[in-house]
Amino acid sequence: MKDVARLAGVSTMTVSRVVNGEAGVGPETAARVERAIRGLGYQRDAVARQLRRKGQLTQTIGLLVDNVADPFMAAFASAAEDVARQRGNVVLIGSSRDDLRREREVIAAFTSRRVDGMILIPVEGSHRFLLPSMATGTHVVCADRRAPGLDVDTVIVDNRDAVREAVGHLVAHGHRRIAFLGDRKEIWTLAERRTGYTEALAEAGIPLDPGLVRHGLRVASDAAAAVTGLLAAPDPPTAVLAGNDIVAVGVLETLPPAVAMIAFGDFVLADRISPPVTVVSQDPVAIGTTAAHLLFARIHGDTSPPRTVTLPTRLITRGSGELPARVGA
Amino acid sequence: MKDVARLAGVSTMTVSRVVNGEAGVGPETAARVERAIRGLGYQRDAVARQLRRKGQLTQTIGLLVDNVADPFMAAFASAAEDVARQRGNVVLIGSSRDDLRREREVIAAFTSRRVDGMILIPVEGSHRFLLPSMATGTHVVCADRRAPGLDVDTVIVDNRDAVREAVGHLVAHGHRRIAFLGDRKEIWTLAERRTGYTEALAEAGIPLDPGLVRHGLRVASDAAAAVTGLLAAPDPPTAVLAGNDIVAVGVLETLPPAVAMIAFGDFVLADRISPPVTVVSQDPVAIGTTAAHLLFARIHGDTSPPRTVTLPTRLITRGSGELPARVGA
DNA sequence: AAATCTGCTGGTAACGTTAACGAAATGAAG
DNA sequence: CTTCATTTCGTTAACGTTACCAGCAGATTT
Repeated sequence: MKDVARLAGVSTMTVSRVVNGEAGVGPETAARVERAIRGLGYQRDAVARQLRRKGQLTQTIGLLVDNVADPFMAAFASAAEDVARQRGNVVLIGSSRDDLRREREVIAAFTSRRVDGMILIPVEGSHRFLLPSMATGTHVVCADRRAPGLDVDTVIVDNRDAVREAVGHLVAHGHRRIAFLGDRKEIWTLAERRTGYTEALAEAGIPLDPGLVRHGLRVASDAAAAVTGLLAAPDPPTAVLAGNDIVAVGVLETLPPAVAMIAFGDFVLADRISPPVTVVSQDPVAIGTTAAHLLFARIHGDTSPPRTVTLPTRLITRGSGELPARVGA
Repeated sequence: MKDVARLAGVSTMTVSRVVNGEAGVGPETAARVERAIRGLGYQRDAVARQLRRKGQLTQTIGLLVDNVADPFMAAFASAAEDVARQRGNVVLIGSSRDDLRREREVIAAFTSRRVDGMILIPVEGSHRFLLPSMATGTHVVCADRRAPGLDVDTVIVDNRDAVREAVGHLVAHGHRRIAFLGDRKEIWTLAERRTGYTEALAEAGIPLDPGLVRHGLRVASDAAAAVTGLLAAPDPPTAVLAGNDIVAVGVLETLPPAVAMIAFGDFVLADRISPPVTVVSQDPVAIGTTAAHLLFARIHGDTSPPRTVTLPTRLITRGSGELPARVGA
């Protein structure tokens, strides 16, 4: 900045004013300064600026997801980043990989860099360690999953109800042997979906068979193996509910076309498989956008009580969920 | 900090030393300082610290992709983030959306926050604006695409050769009317692939028909419409090469099963479509990991000449690329 | 006894920016 | 020709931290 000032023949104060587009600089001077800036490739130092303007925002938010490579999270992150950018913010991103210790590390890295706030897809476990940061003004919004014991804005879908509807749909098509395949049951969404499954069975008067429920399927191949196991057992399921998109892909690897299936979460090419896959679709972009808007509202002074936004899901019938139960299989 | 110093009856210098765990402080003094720190709830200000310790690392890198929601970029970003985290760094992420102005904004936001370095998937256009930052020690690595005129480490695949092989594969199966569908031809990878396509045709002695080349397909529906157009024309193609994964999905929406197809970039469920899709597979995780390793090597003092790492691709034959050309279509 | 060393501590000056104030130049109004 | 407002610009002093050097005991060496 001093170099720029010298080159333009002005004081650093004038340079500062030009850089920040403040009024009160002669147009001819401003032009000279801007020329010097371009000539030297000068850039304002956000760190020093931040130091001087205490109490101002860092224009940086944190975004913690489980795994960016997951299509759902990628779309979610992309949407949140879009909103942040429109507001002139940048996004620090981190993956928890479903590991509380790792999540805590990432969050510590966020807060030590003085993020104005963060959007979390929280892993299972207590998030009380966030309270000190929140007390000092770091805002937190949860998305996709609820963080028990953390009283913050939360954007979710009604996983339980959506699964209840999906299972009901299968029951209406004559199924009574319906399997549930999911990721680790400690994950909030999966627990909710599992509960919806249980409730739907109860409503239909179908006894819950624990042998039809498989949890802890982390990657597609886990799900594929689980399907093989289920079908090899006596009295195999006539329908399968895939608890998330990753499980769905694994299921599709080995599931015979005659077995009905509904997947939680839409995915590309779901309509090109045969039979086309019926899904419970949720909108990751809407979740990300909503969460970001809530966060920025908080950052800009919203102090109303934390609220939960529940976004809609939709059962998209494409064929695989409408297959009849084979009688006497 | 001054409050802490006063309460403990020492200088701020001593407080600083205690906070940073430096040697050379009497144990009794240190204990008194720590008591004062806890009593006042003092926390070191990372901003001021960063300002003072010039030339130190911020342990933050920037990651600029075209669009996080793209599966290729998501996997790439996830891999790069993994490496960064192992090294105790956090990642600032930004999307360029194939817009040079936006890219420049994001990069400016990165550098103003003093990232130690950044990994770019550069958009088309001059990146000379990066030179000043690079002169002041911000390291840059390009991935997936080359940035013309920017002499930095670059991790790519041999797009041209891979496509030449793929087109040759189609020719070997009797095709002479092969269409090329791609995103904007200004994108480096697409231009390379297009060149490979042209070269392969020349090698096979097939004249290039400009009517079989469609560019600027940004979303899946663009590609679908292009396919419809191509097939409606007289003397339609008997094979299609999809320039990237997004185009591939669009092509699959409308392409009749009898028309051969090869897609650049593998995608989930490619083997569940009928016919299963033959692809040129590249490894986004390897690209991200390699780029991150190169970047950290630079950050930690590697001053060797910039190098280009070319990672392998693989033609995965699944069926759609081995369909015969219909004689006399 | 003087000199040297070692361990601990404090003073001062930055880092790059901007808030607050003040000065000079210009023009308008009395 | 004052007087005052306005516009444009510069000076000074911070923001909270740490690098650098100096000081000052007490221990150890010469």
